[in-house]
Amino acid sequence: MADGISERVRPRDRILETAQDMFHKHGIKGVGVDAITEAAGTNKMTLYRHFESKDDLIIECLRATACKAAAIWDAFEAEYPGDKLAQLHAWVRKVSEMLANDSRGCDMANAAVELSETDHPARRVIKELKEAQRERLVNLCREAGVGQAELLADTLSLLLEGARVSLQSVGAEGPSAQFVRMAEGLIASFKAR
Amino acid sequence: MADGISERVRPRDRILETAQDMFHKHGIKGVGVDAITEAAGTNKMTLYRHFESKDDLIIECLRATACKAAAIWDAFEAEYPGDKLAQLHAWVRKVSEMLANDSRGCDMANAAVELSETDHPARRVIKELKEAQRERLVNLCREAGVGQAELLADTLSLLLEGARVSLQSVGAEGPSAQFVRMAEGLIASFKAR
DNA sequence: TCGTGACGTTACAGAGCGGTAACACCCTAG
DNA sequence: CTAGGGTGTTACCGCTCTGTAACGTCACGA
Repeated sequence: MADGISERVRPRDRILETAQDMFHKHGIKGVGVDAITEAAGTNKMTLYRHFESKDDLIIECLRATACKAAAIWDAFEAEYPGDKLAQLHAWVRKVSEMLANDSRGCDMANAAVELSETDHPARRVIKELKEAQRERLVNLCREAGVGQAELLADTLSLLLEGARVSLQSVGAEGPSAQFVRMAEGLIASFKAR
Repeated sequence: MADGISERVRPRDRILETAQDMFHKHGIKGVGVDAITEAAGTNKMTLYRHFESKDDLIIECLRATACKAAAIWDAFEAEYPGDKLAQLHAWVRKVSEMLANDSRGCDMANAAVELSETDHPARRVIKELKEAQRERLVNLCREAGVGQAELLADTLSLLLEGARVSLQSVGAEGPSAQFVRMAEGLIASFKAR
């Protein structure tokens, strides 16, 4: 059978990729290391040679997904170089795509829900990465020339976060269906001041 | 020691109350039935005499929390009888209180994150209860005399949902801190049309 | 008084979990 | 050719989990 993922990729990378996917689909506590290694076409020993513990693997997965998200942001700048307002609209479109194609929400937010222990090592990472994303959105809003850029960015943040969690609890016909209308309306309204 | 909860309450109610609290604090997969029964001052056999399974207990807990939420809504009507706009503002205040006093978010949304299996029996219940709450907010907005009541209600829904999940991932200094400003601004803006 | 039903206690089954030890293998660099 | 490091395999440890069986115990109502 064509395994695809196991052809010429290092076990560590296969594990990381597979774990990201499975954590995303089934939740962190919903998948064990055995299942991950088996799906990655390797075994538990190899996992523990590359990662100190499951918690360590979780953290590396979160960093990897944040890295992918950053790449998407870079694509906005590449597509509309200098035009920050166009990038902001591209962000809205991208979000609505994500909402349409995936109903498991944000890995970091989900991890924060699942890892309820306040001193869990992953929580630091989640906070750091989320703060970085917030800052990026604030900058985009500011450079797009809207007044109260922080307030607009935070509002869009909450709408996004809410849409992704609402999608999981009530489905695609719920409030999240109106995300684009809400976001575009807000941007226009902030822009008008 | 003064146990409080075990004085004259039926074991079933003690279990239900304790389970709600522990599920909320530690997550559904983060707490076992043994821990629940012990905290409720009873034992596992008694739990399984009153609930078919852990899944059944989860569902009953969700129903119970939805019931408590409904009571809060009723309190708005009792406090401002007939004045729907005042009730809407009371709702905003209540939400901001919740955000300030509790950082574990919405039990139903959290459950939807944790119970990723699409055919999990709790998911039906979550969807039903969330849809009921949505309808209630839509009605409140409509009767408060705003145009596009559905859109306002859905926007407020997403802001609330987003604030509660953002609180868990980035903390109280994150975007959720601006919830009241956002909500009041939206209500005013919708009201002005 | 008796018995009935709710509750508590102990023990256990069966499975899954994270994590480790020991050893065999194979590819590649020197 | 050979040595060594990365990898695969098997077996295991100790723990926790949901769920059940068997047996006491106690209160209360007929």
